Amino acid sequence: MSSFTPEPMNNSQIAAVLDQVADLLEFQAANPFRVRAYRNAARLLHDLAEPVTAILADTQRKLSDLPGIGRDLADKIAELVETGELPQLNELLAAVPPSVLTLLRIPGLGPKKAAALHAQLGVSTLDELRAACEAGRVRELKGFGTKTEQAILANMQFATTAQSRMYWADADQIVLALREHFAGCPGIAQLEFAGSYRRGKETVGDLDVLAVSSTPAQVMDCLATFAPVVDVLARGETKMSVRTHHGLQIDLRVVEARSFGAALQYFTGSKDHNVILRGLARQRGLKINEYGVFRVADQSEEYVAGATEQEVYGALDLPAFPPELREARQEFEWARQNSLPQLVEVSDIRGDLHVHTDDTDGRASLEEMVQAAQQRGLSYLAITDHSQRVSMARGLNADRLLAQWARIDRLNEQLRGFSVLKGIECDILERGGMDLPDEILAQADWVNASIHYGQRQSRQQITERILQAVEHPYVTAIAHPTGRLINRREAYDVDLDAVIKAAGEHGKCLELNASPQRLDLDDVQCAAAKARGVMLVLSTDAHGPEGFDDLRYGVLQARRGGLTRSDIVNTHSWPQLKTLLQMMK
DNA sequence: GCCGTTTTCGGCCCGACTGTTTTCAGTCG
Repeated sequence: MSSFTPEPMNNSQIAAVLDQVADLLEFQAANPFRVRAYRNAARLLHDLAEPVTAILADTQRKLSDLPGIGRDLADKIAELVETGELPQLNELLAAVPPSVLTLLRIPGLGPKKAAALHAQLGVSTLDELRAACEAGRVRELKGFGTKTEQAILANMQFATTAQSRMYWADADQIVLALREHFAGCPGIAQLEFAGSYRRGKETVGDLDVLAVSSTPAQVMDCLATFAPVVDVLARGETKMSVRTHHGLQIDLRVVEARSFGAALQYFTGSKDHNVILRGLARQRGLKINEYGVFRVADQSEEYVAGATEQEVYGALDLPAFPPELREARQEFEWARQNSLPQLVEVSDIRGDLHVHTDDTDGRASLEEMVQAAQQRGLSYLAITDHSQRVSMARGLNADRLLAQWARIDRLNEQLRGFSVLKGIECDILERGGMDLPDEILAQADWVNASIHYGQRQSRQQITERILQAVEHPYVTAIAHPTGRLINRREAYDVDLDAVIKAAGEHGKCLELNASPQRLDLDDVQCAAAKARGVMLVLSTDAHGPEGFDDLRYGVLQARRGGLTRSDIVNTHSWPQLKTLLQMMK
């Protein structure tokens, strides 16, 4: 009775398989460059704007045209998509129990040590490893000792409590506090935060701090007294690592002024971006490390640059890439063609098109939200409260919505140089269709359509519901198009590529929701939408006045997606945007 | 496993810190 056909693998799933192969190969002490090839391919596919299946279906193109995918990997990926399986992975899994990979999650335990534990003590789970440590068997192994054994026991908790990465917004709070703390420390000439925090990633795994000082020990002493710090993990001449009570690791590096730019570049990463950069340097007889750019000759090395990032990149005739773009995606290609996008900035945003009030689940009144928007320099605001289906939020039925719109009309009469738009966040019902009648929606200035219920429906159902909304004449935008909540809830199973394509065809906007737990669409999805010419709308989904401050999180995500102001509709004034919407129809 | 205005073989980014070492391997970023 089953007419079930398996869903084609999406790029993320293919990437996950390749990453798993890399993990297992690494465990087997395979050639590290071979491991890297798998990891590079996984990252490439994960970041790819179009589905791999589309390339495979296109006779004009080959997977091996992609940089980093050769014949071998192209064949393997094709087989994986075709059959849903990769024989190589099955062989690896037969040789290595997958549970040993959990050993690698223990900080300080890498593939070599984990393999030794597995081979010599027969350890393949965390519980077995704990028992071996407690029995004193680990310290007996060559290359291990009592300190290693103790460290494994102490760090085991970090492998079991599935450490989730911190929201960027939360990391930002710690950064602010740490900046203030360091301001009271003598001997610091320059200070900057690097790493994924500086690149604006939606989550941050650890914090990298960089300081210029002639007295590194003093700076390290200072970090040790930062109130949240509970543990010093390592401390050397120039480098120190600590852990805070949040479970966040902070890495401090102290350098000389002439190395500050090089160190900032180096520790901002990404790792893959740096690998490419150094390869380019090498081609020119240069070497880049965290101390500077050096010309390599016979036995000597001559310092060429390093005080600023501009100098470092300039030594290779490259622009100082915005940190958000340093992900080894397209940035080097863009630089080569002199076509780096001029990334959108917070000040480009003129209005907010997804906002709630206390008529539903917001915490402030219509008037208070308008005032807050004005104070932040916006010139328009769409009030988009929930529709009736969202009963928990006291969603609006047609009567209450019309009453709210009447209040908006009266409010607008009093306002100068500011427009309040009549909007709604209208639910896409479980059975399909919109939660309010067409004759009501027809009167709105802005209609966000979104899914809150039936999130666990099949891919086909969810996709069909959203496509219907895209095609609906009065819908302006799809809000939080994937429904994911970072670290908390997976995206619903939606064929986003089909949604993007339809949005392009019907002139509808897709939202980039700036709430730090959502950031939905993500950076890669934004880039995919842009590639299809789909307009994005960057909205805060504010539920109170402070919610407007989330805008900068969305802007960071947009920048990571390579978006410029012309890719985002609410960089226009409301009259311009209204005209644009008419033209897109 | 990938890649090629030196190349189809021999490279593939680079350094700090720790622990277990008598000179370095492993891990991390």
